[in-house]
Amino acid sequence: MAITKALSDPNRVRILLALKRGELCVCQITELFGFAPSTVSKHLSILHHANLILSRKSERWVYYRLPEKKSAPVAVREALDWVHKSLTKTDEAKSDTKKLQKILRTDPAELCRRQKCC
Amino acid sequence: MAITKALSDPNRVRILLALKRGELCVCQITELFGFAPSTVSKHLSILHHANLILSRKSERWVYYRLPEKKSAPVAVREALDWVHKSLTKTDEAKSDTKKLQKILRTDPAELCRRQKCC
DNA sequence: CAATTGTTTCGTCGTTTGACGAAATATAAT
DNA sequence: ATTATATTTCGTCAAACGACGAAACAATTG
Repeated sequence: MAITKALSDPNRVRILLALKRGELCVCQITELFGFAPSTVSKHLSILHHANLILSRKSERWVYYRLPEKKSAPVAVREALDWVHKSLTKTDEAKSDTKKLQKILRTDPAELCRRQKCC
Repeated sequence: MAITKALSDPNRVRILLALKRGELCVCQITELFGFAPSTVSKHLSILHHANLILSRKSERWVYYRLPEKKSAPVAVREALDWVHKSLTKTDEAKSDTKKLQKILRTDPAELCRRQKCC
């Protein structure tokens, strides 16, 4: 099952939790994780394949977001509800939330530049 | 996360669906799957570790069952609700249900004997 | 239209997973 | 007590997974 497979990796769950605050572009999620962009992209593609997230392209960036409540299939919607209800209280989720606040105050372009070097 | 890892294997989901009709012993699940008993035992242990199933030993057999609604932690209960609500309609789930009916009409001792030879 | 930028795809590599059979364990039957 | 039975644990092996960097791609910028 695509949904359960998608949820089986903790980093993908982190993405779903991070998106609760609103859409994020790939470089923002990359910054949150400290992984290579290609790695993050792969995770996003797996989530997308399971219909757990949607994407849109705007200017230079690709943004990913959670589906609107109504548009998603029941199985997807309820899986997401469960994730957000049950997996939000871990220490990692909390520290991600903090880090996200900083990231959201930074210009995406600046994040991407940082990810190039070193 | 133990729960999401546990749910990521389709055969473990099959076990959770099969248990909806009531507790089953290892040899009954083994018969349903056609896997080696050791394989089934491992799957059961993973589900058990995630608190998605409970076990009890009686006579020669070990029985596994879903937790009673009230006793299970919220995260577990809602994960199980989601599984039973969203993953029951696959073809495999239906064919399992049929096969289970036959298995339940057979004496467990007979099943175990069959699993020994060939 | 050439260069830059953000993201994705592809191939590689070490780790984890899921299958098995053999051996260990625990309980019941003889 | 010994044997038989049901399940679990352990070690092995092939396949799947998650990380990476290099190269490809798509879209803007110069």
